[in-house]
Amino acid sequence: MRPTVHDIAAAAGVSLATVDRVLNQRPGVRLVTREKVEAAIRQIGYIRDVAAANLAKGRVYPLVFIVPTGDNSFMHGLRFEVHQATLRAGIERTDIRIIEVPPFDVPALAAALDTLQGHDIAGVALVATDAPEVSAAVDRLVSERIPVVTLVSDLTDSTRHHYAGIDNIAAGRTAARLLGRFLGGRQGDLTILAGSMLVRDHRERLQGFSAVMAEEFPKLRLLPVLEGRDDPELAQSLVSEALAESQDIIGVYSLGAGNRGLIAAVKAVRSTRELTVVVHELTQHTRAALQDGTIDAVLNQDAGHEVRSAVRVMKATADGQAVIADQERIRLDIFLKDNLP
Amino acid sequence: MRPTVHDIAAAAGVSLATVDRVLNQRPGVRLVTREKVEAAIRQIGYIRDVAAANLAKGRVYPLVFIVPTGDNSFMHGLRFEVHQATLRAGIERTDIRIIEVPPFDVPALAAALDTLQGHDIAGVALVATDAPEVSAAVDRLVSERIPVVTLVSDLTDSTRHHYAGIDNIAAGRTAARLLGRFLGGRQGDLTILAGSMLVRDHRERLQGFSAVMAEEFPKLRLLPVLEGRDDPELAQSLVSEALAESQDIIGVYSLGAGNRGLIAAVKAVRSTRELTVVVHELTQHTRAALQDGTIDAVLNQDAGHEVRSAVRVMKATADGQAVIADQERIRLDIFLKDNLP
DNA sequence: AAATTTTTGATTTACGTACATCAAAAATGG
DNA sequence: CCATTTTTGATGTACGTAAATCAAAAATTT
Repeated sequence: MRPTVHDIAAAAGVSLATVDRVLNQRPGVRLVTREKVEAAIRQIGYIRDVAAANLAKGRVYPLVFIVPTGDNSFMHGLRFEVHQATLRAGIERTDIRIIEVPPFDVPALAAALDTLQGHDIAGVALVATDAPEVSAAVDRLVSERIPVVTLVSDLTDSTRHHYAGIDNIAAGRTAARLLGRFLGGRQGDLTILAGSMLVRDHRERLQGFSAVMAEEFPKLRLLPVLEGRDDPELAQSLVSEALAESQDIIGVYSLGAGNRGLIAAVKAVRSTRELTVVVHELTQHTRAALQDGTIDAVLNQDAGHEVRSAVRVMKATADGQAVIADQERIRLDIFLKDNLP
Repeated sequence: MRPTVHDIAAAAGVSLATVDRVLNQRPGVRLVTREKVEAAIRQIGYIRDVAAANLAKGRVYPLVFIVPTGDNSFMHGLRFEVHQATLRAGIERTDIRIIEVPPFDVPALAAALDTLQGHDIAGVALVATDAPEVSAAVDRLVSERIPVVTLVSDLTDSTRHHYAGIDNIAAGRTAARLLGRFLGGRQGDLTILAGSMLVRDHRERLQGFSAVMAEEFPKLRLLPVLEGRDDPELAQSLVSEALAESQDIIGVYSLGAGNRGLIAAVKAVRSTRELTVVVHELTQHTRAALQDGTIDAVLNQDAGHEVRSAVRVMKATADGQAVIADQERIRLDIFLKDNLP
């Protein structure tokens, strides 16, 4: 049987009340007594029974998720997963509120963060647009001892407690190697479709992609990045235009969302030219395109994992508890047509 | 506030004791009363507070992991992860026992399973060697209402409750496509190294690999499978021999363990010939080989995830509880040198 | 209708922790 | 050494559920 507070009391030769004062950092304990108790805790290897403690406290964790609006499939999926998390609220003792803000809108995001100040909140998760105003707003929350987790896209120079998302530089590098090797030594141009250079994840993917291309695939030339704002229609017109302009394009890398438009553009020219295509985010559209051969590989982050991880980290941080680091590492999924889930 | 047993009692117009009898399937409740209570439970949306219930029951979950001995890195890693799980035993209310059996030894595995009969066990996880004797022994445990989970390698025609491992057919297919596309239309032979055709995961990987090769890469010819018994030294001699015998070999697929030997064999001929190599299981050896270019891709299953998933599923099954299916799906990791964790 | 069995209610204790209250003891100041 | 402050102990209640006991009520059998 694992030791309880009673065992600590006995081992330290003090009363239960004193043990409680030490454990919950209540005042009124002499330093020598506190140290005696802490020594006993370490010595008998006491671990607080979090379930019992939460039961006694009647604790609930009021959490806030700030997610972008926008009708691309990825954000749709992310909002769905947050919604799923609300359905588990009862059993997880969470109370999740969802705030939607326009995508890439720095003032709106900063304002949304600032409304949370002073409230009784156990954690905030946000899809960050990487701007100093946002970092500053996050820092204000952190200084109020509110756990903050960035989701999907991280912040530069921020005091946020955790980032629940993939390593986007590695993702970009991986995309480059896949595209490069799949093209097998051919020479030609590549067109790159991003959402916005305002978000760190897109910038980092591009950075990783460019680095590997430059180092290892000198025969492939990168055309200027197209910014599709994760909007399917804009993406389609940009890509169609680029493909019409240059017949040397032999590969496409889409590092953002809005791939529905990209797929339409590629399909439109498919009968006349052969393109190797690597995109991000597995959605119903990219899945179908992977299966029918329009796309060659999909890099993915599992939004469900990210949301569940964010919840676990916020709860643990709120309690000053440790997490299984390895379990919270969000992995880059690579899907070929053969290993679709 | 979520409803409690008191609320059910009030809603159903019965006493707490009766609610308890219904909830815990104790005898002495008329059918009509039971139905009244069950209706109330559904109606007010009662969900049992598992933490409180476990506290009251003082429940611990005695779990058994049966893992193969053998000194290859993968099984080492797996045993390490099970050991890590034992360290979390306190907080997870588990009591994990580890039984080691010789690899690919059907009678030993069946015997180990049979010794568990009649004991008070909340769950058994085993790395299965796929044989009727093993399935039969598993079925005996299942018929005693003991939750059984296969780990890493599954059983054919078995009543086990769950399989905590990757889809190995998909893994084999993915390996084939990677190897095929990386070879970019070249013609030549491929050598395949397996551990043993006695385990289902190896058979399935081979099956998936062969299928895609036949369908989509007709220029690549598969040489007879080498069985290295997941033993590094045997693997090395088999692969060296094969490479010496045929100069047409341009690719290698290793679908089992013991890659230390394979890597040595490939390195030995590396100066004179170019090989594209895809292997399974990320270990310190395959990681280093991926980084130095000896290997082109590593397919991996995360042993830590598998073990943690197995524990969650056994506990949930023991309690007759549901799990988040998506969370328990073990994914195939694909590592290139760029996305190593 | 009485005797018997089955079903239901009322109540208590326990799990491990949190938190509050009040009294007692110890330390500190003058 | 007394008065004051600080520290410690003793005790009780609560969280939501499990599990047990005993009495009371209802249903069933004879």
